Amino acid sequence: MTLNQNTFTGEFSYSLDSKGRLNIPSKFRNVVSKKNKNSFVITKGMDPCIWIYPLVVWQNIEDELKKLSSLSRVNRSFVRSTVRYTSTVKYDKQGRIAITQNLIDYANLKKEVLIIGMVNKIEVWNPKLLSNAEKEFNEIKSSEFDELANQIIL
Amino acid sequence: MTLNQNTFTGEFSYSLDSKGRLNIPSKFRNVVSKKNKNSFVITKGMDPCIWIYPLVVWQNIEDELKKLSSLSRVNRSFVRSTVRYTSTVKYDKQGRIAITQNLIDYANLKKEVLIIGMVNKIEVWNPKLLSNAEKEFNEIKSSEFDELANQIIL
DNA sequence: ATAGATTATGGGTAGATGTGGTTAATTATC
DNA sequence: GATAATTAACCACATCTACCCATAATCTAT
Repeated sequence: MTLNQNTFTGEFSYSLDSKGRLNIPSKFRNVVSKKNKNSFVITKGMDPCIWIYPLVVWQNIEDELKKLSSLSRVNRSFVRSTVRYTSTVKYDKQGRIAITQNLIDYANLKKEVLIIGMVNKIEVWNPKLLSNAEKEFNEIKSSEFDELANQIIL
Repeated sequence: MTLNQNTFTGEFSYSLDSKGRLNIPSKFRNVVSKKNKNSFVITKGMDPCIWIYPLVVWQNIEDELKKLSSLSRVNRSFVRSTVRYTSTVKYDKQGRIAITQNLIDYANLKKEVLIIGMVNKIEVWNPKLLSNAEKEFNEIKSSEFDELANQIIL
């Protein structure tokens, strides 16, 4: 389907196998444009999860990172902490990518895994960590949240 | 057929089959413009029900979501809480769409289902939940209605 | 009122998809 | 350079889903 290029939505329960391979839902593979050459970029999320970008989307982010001056210590630290965890991965015939060990550790992934479409990227969660995070967030849920809903949801 | 494109009104009693398929009332399919390519976007409503948008209407929401920076925790949580439940669905030859399991759970849908036109979108309810919600709502002071009346002249 | 078209609903099936395991290739180590 | 270890490519199979057909109920037009 050619609808919604490079846009990811929905939630999928998948499993990480003993070799650290993870299937990308076919719905996601199918909306990714050919330019990505069957590849994604996996990196560490701001939350305790993995972020997966189509290759071409990541390249835009990389361009932004390049603009950050290394004179600033904060910049250096930010770039380093991101890029350390970043790698380009190609999916195999079955549509699986190999998740690196440092990301598996960072997101504390076990066998059961939640894959969530986040519009321009994909998140991979340990289901328990996600429900914890959501619980915490609901307790401090700000008025900002409702404001966003009012502005965006039709 | 050129009347009121993408506008939904009325109420219909339909059934969700054992495969999670739901027929979209033909009246609704007929007012949807060709640009939607026989597709709807289903997502979670603000009430315990499902919201169904024509594809092109949803794309406006999506554009707004894309503008939100993931550096903000509130933004991330907001996007996630919506988009997790969102998917694009194409209706089959008989005019049915497949409802995802997480939405069936969220709206607590059983076989009997109420489909309600809500102007720019469609709502799908468990009839019991709707009458409960209406009961609660009636207890809310009518002053809010008066305020609305000042904004919208019927 | 009746025939024909449309619509709602149920079910079957071929092909696509997710998952585990095996073999070949590549890289690393001594 | 030989061998072990790791990674990538390949194969197999159970499950699921998109698509097709069938039928009954409802609507439309003459």
